[in-house]
Amino acid sequence: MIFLFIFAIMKDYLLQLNESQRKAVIQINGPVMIIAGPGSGKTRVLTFRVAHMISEGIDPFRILCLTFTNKAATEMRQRIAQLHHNDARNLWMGTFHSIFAKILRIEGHRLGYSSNFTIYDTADSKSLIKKLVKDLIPTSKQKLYKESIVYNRISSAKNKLITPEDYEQNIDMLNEDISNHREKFGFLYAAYSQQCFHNGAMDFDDLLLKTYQLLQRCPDVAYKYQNKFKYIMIDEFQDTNHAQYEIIKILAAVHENLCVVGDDAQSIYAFRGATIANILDFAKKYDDLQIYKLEQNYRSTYHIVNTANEIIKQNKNQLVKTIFTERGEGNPIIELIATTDNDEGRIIADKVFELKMRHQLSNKNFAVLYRTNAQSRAFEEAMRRLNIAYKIYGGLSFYQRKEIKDMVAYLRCIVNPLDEVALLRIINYPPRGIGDATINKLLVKSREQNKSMWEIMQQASLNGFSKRTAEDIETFSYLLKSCQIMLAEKNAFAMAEYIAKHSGIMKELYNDKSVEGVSRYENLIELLNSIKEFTESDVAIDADGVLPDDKSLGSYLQQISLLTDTDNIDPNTLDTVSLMTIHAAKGLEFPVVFVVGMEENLFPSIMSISSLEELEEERRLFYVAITRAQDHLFISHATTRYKFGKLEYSEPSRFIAEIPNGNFKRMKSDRQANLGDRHFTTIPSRSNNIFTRNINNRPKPSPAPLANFKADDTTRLEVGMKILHIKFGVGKVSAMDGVGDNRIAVIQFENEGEKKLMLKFAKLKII
DNA sequence: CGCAAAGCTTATCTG
DNA sequence: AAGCTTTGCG
Repeated sequence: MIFLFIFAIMKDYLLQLNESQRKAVIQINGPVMIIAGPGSGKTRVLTFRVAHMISEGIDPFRILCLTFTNKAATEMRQRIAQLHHNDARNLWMGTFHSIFAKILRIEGHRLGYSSNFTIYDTADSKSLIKKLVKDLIPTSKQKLYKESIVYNRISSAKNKLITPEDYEQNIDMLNEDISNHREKFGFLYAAYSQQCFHNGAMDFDDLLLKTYQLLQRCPDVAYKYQNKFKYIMIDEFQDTNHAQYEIIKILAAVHENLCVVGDDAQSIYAFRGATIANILDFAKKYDDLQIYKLEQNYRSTYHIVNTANEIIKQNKNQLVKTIFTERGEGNPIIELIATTDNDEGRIIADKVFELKMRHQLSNKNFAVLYRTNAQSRAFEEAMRRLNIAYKIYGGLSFYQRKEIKDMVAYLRCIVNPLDEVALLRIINYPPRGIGDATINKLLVKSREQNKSMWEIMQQASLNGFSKRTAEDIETFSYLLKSCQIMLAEKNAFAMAEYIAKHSGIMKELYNDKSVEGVSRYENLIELLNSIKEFTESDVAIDADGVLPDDKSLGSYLQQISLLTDTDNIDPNTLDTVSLMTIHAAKGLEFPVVFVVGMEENLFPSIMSISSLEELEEERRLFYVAITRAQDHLFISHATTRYKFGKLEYSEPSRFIAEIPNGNFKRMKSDRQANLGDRHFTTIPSRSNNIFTRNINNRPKPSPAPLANFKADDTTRLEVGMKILHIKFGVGKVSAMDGVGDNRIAVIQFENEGEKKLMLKFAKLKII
């Protein structure tokens, strides 16, 4: 009776949900955790939950919805807009980075930042670090401080909310640095932070760290947002890092209406600080927590779902959860074996062609998923050869191209002349007579007088430059200066057009008639067109941190700084085969999926195979890959592959062995026999080299493992000892490194050359 | 100072 | 294989 009554008054959208989905949607008060397996209707639950709140009379202005990627934010925003057209515009919905950037634009002056601060992308940060290393570290030690290593170290400190001051006090980090002979990390971190501040810039990690500091140091600001956001929802909670979690906790502290949605099995961002500890801590912190599990998979058929379950079972670190499907048995997973990376491309393209015919499918029903962006080339070439329309997502984004970064650097200099990274990028591009010697002199003067480089440039003649040089510098600074004056009255497009013409960039690219040069010129034009579009469009609800009617250059730069190429994945409007990394494919689904490059050292990546944690992350990544498929799943690998321009052997991924036999159709590799005829004549560019490759000269991998192999205890292993490895054969220890669990032996194998083995994992017999 | 050629490094994933 | 840096010369 009561149930009937409830159904009678139940809002019709609630009838579109299963029971656990519905419960999760209705429970809007208090802390809630939703564990959502792949294909379980997670986005649906999230959007309906917001819609439910709005129809319950909650002001959208008081709802905060945080996602991990722009892609997820855009999708959710569109879906909510469909349900609640007008109300949705006041919702605060976006990525962590974009929402925090929005808060920092408004409140950043409390920490000494101007509201037009620049956001550095990874390349900007690295170029600054590189320069600091050059200036501050003795030449002989510079190779220890590669910009990417320093950048990662700083990034991981920031994601743990460790400031430069904290760093100097942090025994763990200092000890780690000392044992790596990199004791200057802390010093570089401090120098980098200081320089960013002087430049009026924040990097991606600062958007988190500075937001945290802001809320910590300014209780009134914290109070303001704590009260504003009565309801908070976090998507992909398993991917949040420590900094993000701490900020969320502060924001939710007053109302505690916090809902997190995630799936520990799909956590694939630990490499940048995400931690499962957040999920565990969450359950501990809120004892009135309501937990809902969404385990029904609406996406895939049985063979796929069962494989996914069996794969993830291999991981030790996981919350137990089993997904199920009612979609029927479906097709078993099929293995494809190729001889080379190019061959793999052709096999997949052939298969796409065949399936399109056989099952009446269109291009957009197919996805090729790979571990690294570098793998895309072979598939691209193969698809093109068969005239199959494809699109590559990710990779070098439009905004990372040199010509675009150059142009954007000009725009950034106009809006924020303190931005030394941008200034150095364009000061002599196109060449205008300001060479290295002059630039160094400018920098020295600026440090001596404690003024920005920009200030020194404007008074070049007073700073002891030759007449000719001073003129060159002043001509350039006059150009920027005049643009700054125009800034107040001209829109972004007018500014960009002016600078493209007067800086010489446009002419420089136009005069380059090479193939690449023409494409660079076209890209510049495309950028200008997109800026024009920006100034003419009605930005309504889909641009965080931007006032709808603000068409200024500053507003434009803010909008693009957090954009990436993967944002615009809309496989439904274009009929193309999708090529992308598995990371980029998260959240998407396709009727036919090819997971390619399933080889040891590629997937799992060579970077991850020495630690259990990282290996488990690779396995979760495989889980994500598998669960993208709705009906057909193919797994492919090649026996040889080019790496760094060299042909190398590759063995099938260990993950293939983990696929249950009952769900898997292994393919006989009859292609091996054909090596040389069909394949190599179709690809002339490489077939020329066939006889110079040393395939046959190379020592073949050792024969099958010895059945009675028994590993010795390696704690007493030392330099000079001879050992036997189950796969690599006989070798001699040439060096040892590390202590305890991290001990590494460098071994010269008779047939395999030098290998570095982690003793924790390596199975060795001492002989 | 600017240019071209030679040499060196690099390729995990992302906002 | 490709991009970036260093080197050597006019």
